[in-house]
Amino acid sequence: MTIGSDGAGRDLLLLGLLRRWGTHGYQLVDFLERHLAFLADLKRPTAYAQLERLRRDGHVTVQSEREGNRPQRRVYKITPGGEAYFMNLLRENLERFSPARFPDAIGLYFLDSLPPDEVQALLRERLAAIEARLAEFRPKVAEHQHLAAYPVLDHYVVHLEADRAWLAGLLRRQEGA
Amino acid sequence: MTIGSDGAGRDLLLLGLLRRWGTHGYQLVDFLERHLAFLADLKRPTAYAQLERLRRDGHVTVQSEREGNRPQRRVYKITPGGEAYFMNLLRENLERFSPARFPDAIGLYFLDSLPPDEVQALLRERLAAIEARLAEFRPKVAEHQHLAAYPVLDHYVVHLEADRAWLAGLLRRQEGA
DNA sequence: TTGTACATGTAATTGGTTACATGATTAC
DNA sequence: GTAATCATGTAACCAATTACATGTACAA
Repeated sequence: MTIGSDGAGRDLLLLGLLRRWGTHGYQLVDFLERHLAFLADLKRPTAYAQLERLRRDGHVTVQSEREGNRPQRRVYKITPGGEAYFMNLLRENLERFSPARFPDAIGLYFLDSLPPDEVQALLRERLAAIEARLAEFRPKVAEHQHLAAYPVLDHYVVHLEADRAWLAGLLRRQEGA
Repeated sequence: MTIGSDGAGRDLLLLGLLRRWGTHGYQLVDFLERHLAFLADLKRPTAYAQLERLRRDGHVTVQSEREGNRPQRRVYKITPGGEAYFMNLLRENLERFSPARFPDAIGLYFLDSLPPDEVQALLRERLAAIEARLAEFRPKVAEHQHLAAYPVLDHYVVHLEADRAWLAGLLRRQEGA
């Protein structure tokens, strides 16, 4: 599922990263996968294509580099036009509210299709998965206390906690009934 | 962006609705737009194509109906195979946890690219939008207290509230600093 | 020498959206 | 008579994913 970002979201992300450090596609995608996978998943060919589109539109420039005998790199740098475009995207992004979609929520609409104890067993699995995710991300928030990634990580964890609390409440009510 | 649901999510939703009431595509999409827009947005041609795929795979059957002189309807009904498929999709959906993607969160990663007071002004807009959404949905939760839609609406509102609280906290901290 | 990391790219397929086309009915 | 609702469907376009292709460097 193409989640994480639409066209504008992708541009915002790619340009924002290029603004900090000019890099080549491979490194960019590598960084996204390592550190921002929870924010956006951008497959390699998609990123390459999008970088090319940004170049075509004048938002970035490319320069081929070669270090020793390693494969050549196409290093992208943001242009003044790209800066302006980025700033507009950022302003739009910050001021609007596009509610998140919860792909998992669809099942909640059909809870009455399964016997209650099966529902409970399944949702306890889900709860465990949320708790595992929390255990993974809570330490990261602490680590990134003073870095640019802090707000976005904190926001993510807050939603994980909201999900955890909501689901625990649902289970309590179901067991009580 | 294809949000709301991937292929499996779509099937789950369409089959679940057809399980309750056999209907035709137009009515189905109409219902989704009226009552479940926050859950999934499914464009008409997409829904028609997906219903055809479900038919091709034997999960539903179609029968053409005509009421008076109105345009013919292709009324879909779920098959036993479709029921089984639905149950599997539902079990998978309930037990897994696929974290939501927050398209708006990307901007949070670049807060330091704009002067703090502009960030605050923009985020106050966002906060107002969240509050408007809350005002719209909180009454709905109360209305649907005893209907199938209750959990999914409640879940949605809980996340809206988490978002509101988080953003208000961020603004307080920014103003304090 | 076998596999993994580095680095880019193309081609085939799939799937979604937009816009277009049709035509009857009902309400103003 | 003109606009909105009902009802389906097609065609053109775009975008994303998967799989494939290439080649060096380095580590086990």
